[in-house]
Amino acid sequence: MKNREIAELLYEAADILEYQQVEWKPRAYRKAAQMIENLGEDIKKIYERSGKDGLTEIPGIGESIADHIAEYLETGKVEKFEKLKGKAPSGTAELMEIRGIGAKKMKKLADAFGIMNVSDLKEAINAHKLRKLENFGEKSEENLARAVEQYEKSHSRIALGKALPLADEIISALKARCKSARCKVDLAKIIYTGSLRRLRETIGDIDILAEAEKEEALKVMDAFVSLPDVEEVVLKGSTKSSIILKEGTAIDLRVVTPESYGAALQYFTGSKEHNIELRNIAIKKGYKLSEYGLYSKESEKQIAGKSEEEIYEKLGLVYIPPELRESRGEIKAAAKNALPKLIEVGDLRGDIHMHTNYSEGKESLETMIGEAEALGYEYIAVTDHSRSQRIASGMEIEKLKAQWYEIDKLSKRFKIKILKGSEVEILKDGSLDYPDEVLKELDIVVGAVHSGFSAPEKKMTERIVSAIGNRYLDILAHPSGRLLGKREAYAVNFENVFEAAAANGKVMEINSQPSRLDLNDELILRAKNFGLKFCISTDSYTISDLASMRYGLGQARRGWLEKEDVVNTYPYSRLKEVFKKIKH
DNA sequence: GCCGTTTTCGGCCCGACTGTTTTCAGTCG
Repeated sequence: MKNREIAELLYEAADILEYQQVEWKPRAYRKAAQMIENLGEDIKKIYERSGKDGLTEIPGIGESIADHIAEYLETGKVEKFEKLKGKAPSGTAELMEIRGIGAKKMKKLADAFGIMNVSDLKEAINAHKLRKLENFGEKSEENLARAVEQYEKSHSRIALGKALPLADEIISALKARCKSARCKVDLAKIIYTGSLRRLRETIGDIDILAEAEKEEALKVMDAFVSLPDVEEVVLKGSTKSSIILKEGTAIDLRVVTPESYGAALQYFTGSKEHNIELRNIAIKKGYKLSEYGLYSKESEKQIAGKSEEEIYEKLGLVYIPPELRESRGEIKAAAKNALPKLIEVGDLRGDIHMHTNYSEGKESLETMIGEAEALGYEYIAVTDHSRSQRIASGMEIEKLKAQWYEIDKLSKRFKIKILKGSEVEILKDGSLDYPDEVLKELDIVVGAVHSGFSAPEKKMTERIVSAIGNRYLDILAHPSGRLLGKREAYAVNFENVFEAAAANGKVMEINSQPSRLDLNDELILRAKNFGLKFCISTDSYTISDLASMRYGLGQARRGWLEKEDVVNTYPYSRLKEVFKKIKH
């Protein structure tokens, strides 16, 4: 899919134009890039179907950008952008990532010292050149030195699975400090906001919000900057402070008064694009929206601000859950009261992808079943690896049958329903790793690709589509194969995969492992357009993995899924019916 | 460069913090 490539191209052009001090155009380019990233459909398909007119129908894309996109799709490059490239430092993108450097300073540095990238910048800092520059001083040089260090340490985003527990930990430490320092704050209102609250798969930094009267705010800030493991206090004020932890994560804290708490929560939760849309609606209605509240433009009186709900309401919108706030059409839907009723954690009745020590899991069958029952599930599926997955102790048929025997025995002791399943390798030729007579005895067949990741797109697509054609396959596990921050998704044509899956009634997995989150939100949205059903599974190896359901659920919500879209919300009898139907 | 039940031209989100300034520009989110 070309969406990502084209968005990158536009972001790059925006950086260069901003460097050239061109006004407004960078914003227009970034907005267009953002829309393309969140399109949920292959832009190439749109262009092939409806030409340039199809492109200009996308909000933020007009005549000119549509031309550029068309040119890129036809020729593989954009002449105008090629010419732009020589007009800014080669390392523009990385320099922009240094905290404290924007377009203006970058230009100054390039003009004065020929600084083209981060390593040039580092040299200049070490030679103490910067402090001689107008409007720079010793302090700004020191700050940039630290910013470069920070960039080198960790300029990548943190996985949700790491950020969420870390945020929980920081917040409880902050609460404890506030309590012992007798700060007058409502502890229940210290919560995380930002992309973390939207449950994005990766987080740039952790944003925390607290509520306190003005005179108490500094006390909260003091508690915050004196937390253990603080490496650096980046800034500290009465409403906003910023720290960096020793392990490299940046954390912001904002403190607002009670009458602004809802507005601040709304504002800091973002996304930025969602907020800009909201503010424009506010302006049209004669209001002004900021992190302090919704105000009448004329009387400057506050109209809303205590809660998020009243802000959305006064703007003529139903409440929009944080996971949807990505400027993907949620505001239009909210205006028409047409938002999906998102799936909730209580809707899930079972976990249908997990491992035991029969293959590479760490716990016994009995332990996993016991824990799942303790979690209140109605059913689970045990899905150990099939025989070809040697590296993961894949099971020969005899061992699989021994597991069935044990499941039958345990079924008498536990109330929870236990489905006999397997995570069956989809072999290179698209066939499955057990013969049909074994597969047909299984309650659930979860098909997965674990090898040959670098195959060309056509080959991988054929492999998966062919497996989907097997009547005994029920679920396609971690369909893109990506490992967050480690391995890119394999090349595969998802249009073909989703089409085949829809035609054969197969279920798409949303794998909840923090390092997978696969399908991701964008692919979920696309798959839903094909009318597909999903399951949210943990792919657990230990009992503590069973709790990672929250991450997969988050992605499902970000993908606009409702209870009905997800088969493991169905009661046991209906679930069995779904998989039976697939086979006959 | 985009967009329009205020506009086809003239707008384009809004406020905090910092550093180097004597009143503000740059950056960030």
